[in-house]
Amino acid sequence: MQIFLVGVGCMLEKIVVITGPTAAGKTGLGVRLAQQFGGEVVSADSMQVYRGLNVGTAKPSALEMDGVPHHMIDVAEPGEAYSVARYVAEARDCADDILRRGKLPILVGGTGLYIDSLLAGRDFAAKSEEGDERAAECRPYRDALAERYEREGAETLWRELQEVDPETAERLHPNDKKRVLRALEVYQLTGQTMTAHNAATRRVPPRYEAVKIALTARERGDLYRRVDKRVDAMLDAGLYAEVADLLQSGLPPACTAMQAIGYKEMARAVAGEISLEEAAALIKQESRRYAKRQLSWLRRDETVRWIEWDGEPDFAEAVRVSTEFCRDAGIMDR
RNA sequence: GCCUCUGUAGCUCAGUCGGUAGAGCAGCGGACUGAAAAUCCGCGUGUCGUUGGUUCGAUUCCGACCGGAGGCA
Repeated sequence: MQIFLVGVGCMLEKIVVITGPTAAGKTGLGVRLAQQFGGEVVSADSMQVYRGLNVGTAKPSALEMDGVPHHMIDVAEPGEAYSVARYVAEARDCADDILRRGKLPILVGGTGLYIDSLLAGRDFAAKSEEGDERAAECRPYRDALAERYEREGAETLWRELQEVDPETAERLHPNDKKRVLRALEVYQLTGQTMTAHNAATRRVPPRYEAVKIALTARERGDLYRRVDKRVDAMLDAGLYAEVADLLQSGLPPACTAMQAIGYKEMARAVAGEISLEEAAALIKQESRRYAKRQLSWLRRDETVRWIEWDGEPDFAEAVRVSTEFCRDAGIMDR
């Protein structure tokens, strides 16, 4: 077994990950690093996958991409329900293709779950092995569970979970609707508990050997100032019009894309519920909280290597340090 | 200049008939395995304007001063 693992470890392909909280400068560093290493960027951003969500997601422009190929951007319609499972399947294909062409995949983004899932080689619980219509399979169960949650209350569903999978129930708060329902759904769908499924996926060997680099500000205040500034820039760049257009084109207000920060708040301004100023303030606040959650996700990962800037991101320095990290891992520029 | 009101957490305010104080919002910390920019959990972070006095003990009572609001001149 040991020998098998070592063998696989040696064969693992190496990739680079650039992550960090919003507005930390990930896009800029990713592009520069790709240029230095002859790499291509694979986005790891749960909202940039949607076509039409541009200014509010800070989606890189052609100018910002600066000739570096980008993948996993604009791969879904805004009305679609995207998912981690789909991301892992598609991003894996992208990365493998880049590797096959002898280039370095650079995973750039702030969606921690997507990154971790892709690197881990994780599979997601489903009835069977194949098929990507799995999401559709989930729907009836999920909708029914959601209805019951509304009618019968959080406590009832949590107790139900406690009976089939006490370990997961213990881990989850009854109010954590999403996870309680998902755990029940997994059980209904597969007959396997979440606990069993998680244990099984933890045994799966990782898919890639990754150098994980997180970019952030040394002082929280510097990051927040950048967040605020960027939101103002988004407003100047026409965020209101973008959201208004999306809604006008018939995008359901309850879809995943409309849960994006900047979109859900601006939709209220479009509806006349709040003023533009109030929307701007809300977007800034939500973005700052999001950055905090991202940091909390990253901090628990002891393998990430941090690059902290003062005042404003210093890309020359960040590239220099990143390159060092890559060399440590045996990745050389080409 | 005089009179009245007022000063408590980052903000808005409550409170202590004298025993060093608590709500909302903001903030901070954490969780996270098919919606993750989602979902959820936890935590008061304080020279009670300053300075004297009375008191065993003052954020609370008294005086002065400083800041703010209003009124009379």
